[in-house]
Amino acid sequence: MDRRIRVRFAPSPTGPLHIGGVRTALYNYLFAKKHGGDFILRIEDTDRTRFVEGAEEYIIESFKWLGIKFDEGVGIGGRYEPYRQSERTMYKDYALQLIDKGWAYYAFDTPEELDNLRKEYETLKKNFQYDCNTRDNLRNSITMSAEEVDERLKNGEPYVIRFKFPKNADIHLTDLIRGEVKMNSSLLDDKVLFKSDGLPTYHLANVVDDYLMDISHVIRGEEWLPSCPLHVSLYRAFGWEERMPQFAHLPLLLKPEGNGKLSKRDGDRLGFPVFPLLWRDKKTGEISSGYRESGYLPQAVVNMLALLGWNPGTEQELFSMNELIDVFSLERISKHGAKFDLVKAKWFNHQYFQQLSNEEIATDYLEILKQKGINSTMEYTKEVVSLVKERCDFLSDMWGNSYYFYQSPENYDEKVVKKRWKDNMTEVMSQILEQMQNIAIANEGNNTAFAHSTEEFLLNYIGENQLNMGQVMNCVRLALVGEGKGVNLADIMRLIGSKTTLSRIERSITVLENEV
RNA sequence: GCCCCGUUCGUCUAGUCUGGUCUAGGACGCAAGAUUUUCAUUCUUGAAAUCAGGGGUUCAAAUCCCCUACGGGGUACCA
Repeated sequence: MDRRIRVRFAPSPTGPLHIGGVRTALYNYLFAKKHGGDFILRIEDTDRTRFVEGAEEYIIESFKWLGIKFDEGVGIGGRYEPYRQSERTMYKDYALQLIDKGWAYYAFDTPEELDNLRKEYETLKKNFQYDCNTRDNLRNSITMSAEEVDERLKNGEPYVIRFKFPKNADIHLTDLIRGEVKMNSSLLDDKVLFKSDGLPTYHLANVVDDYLMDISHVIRGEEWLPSCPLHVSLYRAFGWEERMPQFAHLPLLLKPEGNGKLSKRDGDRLGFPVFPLLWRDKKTGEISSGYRESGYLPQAVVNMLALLGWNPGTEQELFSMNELIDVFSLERISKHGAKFDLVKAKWFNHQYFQQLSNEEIATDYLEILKQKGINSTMEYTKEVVSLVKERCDFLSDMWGNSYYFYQSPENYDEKVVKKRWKDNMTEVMSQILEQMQNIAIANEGNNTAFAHSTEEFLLNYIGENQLNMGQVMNCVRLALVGEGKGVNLADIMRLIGSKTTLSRIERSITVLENEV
């Protein structure tokens, strides 16, 4: 079949977009682009009670940030407009069509009645289901006369329209990821297709829209697999089997620890975002962190998500979006759920952070410095970035690895002091300081030469006086950084310059001479 | 409860369709060594899965079949 590939991502605007939803969208996008097809954004807002303001905008902004582009849909337009289900009014006609064909029926049972029934069954340790076994005893157009039904409809009595599953029929469907799946219709309940509020449920709206929008493949989360027989039955009931899309049900994203599907609350509890962007709940004021605000690069998020449940079959792990499009295939999606791994997510970000140019990082870092009240230059910060970026996973790691280029240490790491600043180190450091002052004068205005000469001097000095290299060097480091870490000493001296170098060493002697 | 889906190193996974080349490969993490005067990086090496358990089929099973266990999902006038 040479049907044009058309897939859709169809979220409900009930809150921020979950990272699992992002992955579903990504797989749809990759699949569409791989086959030169269309990717559509449809908003499924048929549940008015769960509608959350701002959610739709959030979803659109998320994909913009991630670099996932839609060809049609809400915010873009297209020849199947509108793409917001609340603006589509054709669903009732289709539900009625099903009633005419004998595939659906009116039901007048109130939610309270059904609730009570469920409770009743529960006390008997049974499960109530509105299905082929119970519908004959309930209040619907199967048990009522045509006149009574007409009367009730005329009186404006609330009703729903339910699908009428046949008794004991095996419903077969093919899932592109799971293969053949079979379910017996007697076990399935007569799902509501059209609600008493005049809006369709997911099942009806989804099938009607997928058909009308000529969707070729439905790629969605595994939570939809149990209702897929209904959807397949719907296509058949409408006589649309020829144009029925192929189904692919994706494995779920699981919590990193323990069990269950990854949920909204897990993220901030476990210290990682579950949402692409930061979200502020307007009602509760609660804030959920986002990947963007946490410093993740969109390419890293995309790459990580792509490999969480799919693999290329090669040992390559780093992929650009175009490379992903090139190698993506539904066949290589795994069948089982995947636990989200924060550590690996950081590793991915590290990889992409390293690919950023020094200038790109420096530009953003200068902003952070400004917020700390530090004014630096692009030239200087670019040098700093080149020295420390490989130690960073995120932009936010920059400060912790480079603060000493911008401010002198106030405190000295006690452990390092204890370990290194012993014996006659105060005296040694004083002698070193004196010599460094001479070197500074000799290399006035040339920090590179100063750093170079100082390093040379230190090595000679240590050799001549038969001192412990680690001890002396680390005391100098302690004076300059305040801790036992940091980049090459000569690079530090070169960047902070002779004046700052000398004053830091001088201060360390004053502060630490009484410590020993 | 019932229905559906799944189960390979701690985690993500390759291998399963088309049994033998799998003494099960890679990545993250972990450990050790090297490099670095320090920390980090980088490099090298290593530990780590009796392929959930049991039973078949077969000359041969991680790979095919059955059962059990465990995990996940569904079971709304939510999506």
